Amino acid sequence: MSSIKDVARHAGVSVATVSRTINSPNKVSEDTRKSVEKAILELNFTPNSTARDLRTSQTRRVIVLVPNISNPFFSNVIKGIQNYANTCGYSVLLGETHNQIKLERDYANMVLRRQADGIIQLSARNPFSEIKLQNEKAPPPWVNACECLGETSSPIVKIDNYQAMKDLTEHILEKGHKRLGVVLGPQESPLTQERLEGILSCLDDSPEQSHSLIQYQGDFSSHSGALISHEVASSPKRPTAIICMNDEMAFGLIHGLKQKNIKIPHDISVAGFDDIELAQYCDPPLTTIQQPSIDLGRTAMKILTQQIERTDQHNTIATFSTQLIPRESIRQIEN
Amino acid sequence: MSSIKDVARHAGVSVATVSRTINSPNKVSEDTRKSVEKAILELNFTPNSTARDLRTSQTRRVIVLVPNISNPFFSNVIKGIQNYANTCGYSVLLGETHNQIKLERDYANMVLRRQADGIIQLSARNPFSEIKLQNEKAPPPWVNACECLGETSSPIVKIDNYQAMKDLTEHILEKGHKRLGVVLGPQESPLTQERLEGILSCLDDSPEQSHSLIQYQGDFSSHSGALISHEVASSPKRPTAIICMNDEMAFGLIHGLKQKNIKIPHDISVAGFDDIELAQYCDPPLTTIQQPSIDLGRTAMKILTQQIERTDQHNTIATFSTQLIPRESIRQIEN
DNA sequence: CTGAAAAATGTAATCGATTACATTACTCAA
DNA sequence: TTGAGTAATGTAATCGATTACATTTTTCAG
Repeated sequence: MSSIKDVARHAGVSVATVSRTINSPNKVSEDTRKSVEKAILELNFTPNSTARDLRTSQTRRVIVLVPNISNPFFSNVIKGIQNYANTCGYSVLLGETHNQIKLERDYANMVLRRQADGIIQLSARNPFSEIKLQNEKAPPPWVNACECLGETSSPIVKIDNYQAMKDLTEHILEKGHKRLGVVLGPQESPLTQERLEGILSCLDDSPEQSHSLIQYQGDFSSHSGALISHEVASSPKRPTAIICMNDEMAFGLIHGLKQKNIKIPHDISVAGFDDIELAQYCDPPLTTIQQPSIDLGRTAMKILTQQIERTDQHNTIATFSTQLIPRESIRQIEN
Repeated sequence: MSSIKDVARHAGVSVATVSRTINSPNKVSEDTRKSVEKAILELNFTPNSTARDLRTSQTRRVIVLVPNISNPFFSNVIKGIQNYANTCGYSVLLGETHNQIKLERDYANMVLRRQADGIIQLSARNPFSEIKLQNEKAPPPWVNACECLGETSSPIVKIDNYQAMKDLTEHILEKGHKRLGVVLGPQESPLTQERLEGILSCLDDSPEQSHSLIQYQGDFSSHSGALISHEVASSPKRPTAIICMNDEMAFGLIHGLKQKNIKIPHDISVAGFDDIELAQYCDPPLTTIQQPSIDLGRTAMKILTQQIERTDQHNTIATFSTQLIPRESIRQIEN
């Protein structure tokens, strides 16, 4: 491996000049720039990033706090993050938290100890909130994506959950459904709240007050969806359509209901949220909301780099819109 | 942030002694060790890893080459890798390659340029093969996991594909099926070959030569499974059971067949491979092979660190066994 | 042609650890 | 008590970049 010294010697200049041609070419004359570039090429030189990082006290490392890597929605978000990170020389440290606060805090401490430059948090919690920030002036760079806090102590990247659910609910009402059900995500999640409000807004608006909504408590796992099927089956007045707050729960729910000989969508229609790859191959194909998951990740990473490099100071809020994907799991109700 | 100098001053010793208490405590007397440890605690000191890396010319970064992050099987493997990496201070750089050789080569070059310490390759290709290793003595550390090359130029972590398919095929034959089909992975993949051989071995063994096997060419995507349903439906003599080389293709195939009014498993039984989370919620629940995906990842990372730290020089081959998960997608044939 | 200002380049300190080598302290047999 | 051998500690070079400051070169108005 050749170092900046080798290049300097080879080009007959000082190391400072080499460094400058790399980092601020405008501070160097045309001629020397060319000869240095030639030397770099000939020696196949790449700056040692560790040395640069030491000097500039960066790490070029960011941490992504994700509840569960295997969740297909999150893997797409991660894909977007990786994607952008790779283009600008950052490496990504995946921190799987299973929503455990202790783990989140441990990761947060890594950026305080300068083991990483910043954090992308995919849950609704400020990872630094419980840590006493000594006489540090600036709060560490982090962005909150996907599942976001209300307060804007950090930049936020999210979808319009309210509108998304409104679209979906309207679609279902248009199909003639009157008794709706919803399988919620975890109670404390703002996501759950926003999405629920989206549904409720449509019901309130309805001219006749004839619409009802039964709520079932899920936790975003397919298993919870399967469990809820019992509850649904034994409801005194079953809903004719159930909205699940993600696709996995819809899979579990559909499976559970079918086992009880309830026909989907004939007896009960079901919708999901996320549009994971397999949603189209569900039986029946799942009506759902498509999120721009890769874009969410890419944008989160982009904003984080801006935070880190102090390019942009103010707290952005990026809101993406979603798309309703109507498939066969919601049926038309006659009359 | 406090540095090793601060600790040295605070404990009244030299930086060398501090470094030694951290890295080789046995070279330091009981007393000084204690006082240094006290100082470390009081100053809340963590060694700056960038500085250490520069000095020791490590990066503590490894690259994972993965065809597709969103594939649930791979995300579990990655989970295992991350898991082990976190315990020993490595950060993981995900390189999504979509099987493009150029991308793989770019990543491989990163380790030659000392931007990373090693590679875990989840496809059957030596990432360094096309790169002229200058007068480098030792080949760079890498391990081949999941989908592995035959030759052992590197350590290998895999499952026993042959045996796994043998288990699955035997199960299907025991259920009375005689005409089998298989949806293959990409032709060039050793995985496809090994698994195919596992199936064939059972058919050869059968006392009567009455078993047949129709092969369909897939590519591991659920989409390809859906496409193949046309082919299957128009086969002159349809197989009564079809083995898909992963669960996604099984999802696509089942969906496609159902659309053609073919009943699963009544008309055609279908099996998958991997046992992804949603396999149990498929309709019908998917008979499949469970891979120890997280363990595969953890082990791959463990072996890689050994390669990097030269703890272990010889080329390990770790082979994991799998488990047949019988569900309802394979039915009993009354003969 | 002169010299002040601007541009280009060079020198050397620095980031924070590790570690070879030098020095000092300790142990214990004779 | 002595001194050889060992254990403990310290000094300072080093990894490979960046960059403040110093120095040299160039530019150009007068």
